[in-house]
Amino acid sequence: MKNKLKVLRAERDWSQADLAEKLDVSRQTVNAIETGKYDPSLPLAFKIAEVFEKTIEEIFVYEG
Amino acid sequence: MKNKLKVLRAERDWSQADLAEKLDVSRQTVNAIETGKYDPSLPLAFKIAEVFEKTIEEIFVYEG
DNA sequence: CCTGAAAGTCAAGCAAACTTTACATTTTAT
DNA sequence: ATAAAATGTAAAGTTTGCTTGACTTTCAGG
Repeated sequence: MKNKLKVLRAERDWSQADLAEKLDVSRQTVNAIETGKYDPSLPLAFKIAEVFEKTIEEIFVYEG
Repeated sequence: MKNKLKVLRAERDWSQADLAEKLDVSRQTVNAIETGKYDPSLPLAFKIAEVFEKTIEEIFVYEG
């Protein structure tokens, strides 16, 4: 699974800590997702889509 | 999180076991998601969207 | 150069997702 | 009515997502 967090975050000039706060998760979680260590849960994916005002599909790319 | 699995499955006349096979998960997992016991992982949500030819947002409704 | 903010990473622990096995209940068809 | 198929549910175990705390590395500004 690829994602566009880093770009979307950069566009908004948010730090990982900023995003973490908006999502109500830890900074390490944002970092782990961004660096591809693991995928977010579905609820967290929805939250991420929400703060970036995008669909999940626009942010995350599933590689079957 | 609400979802439309039961309806989508009924429309296609698939059993939970049928769907589980298509998704490559256990029948109990399909049942648990359908009955709201827990949410699927993001990868599984993508697979579900794929087999139903819908977006994740069309199938799952996040309740903030 | 040097400082401070941001990003990366590791470990231990808890919670959520998913597995298998097994059994009970409900629905469907004959 | 009965049998088979589908659905629901439960326990115990594994894997994945997420936490806190701590430490290192990278990068931009004075």
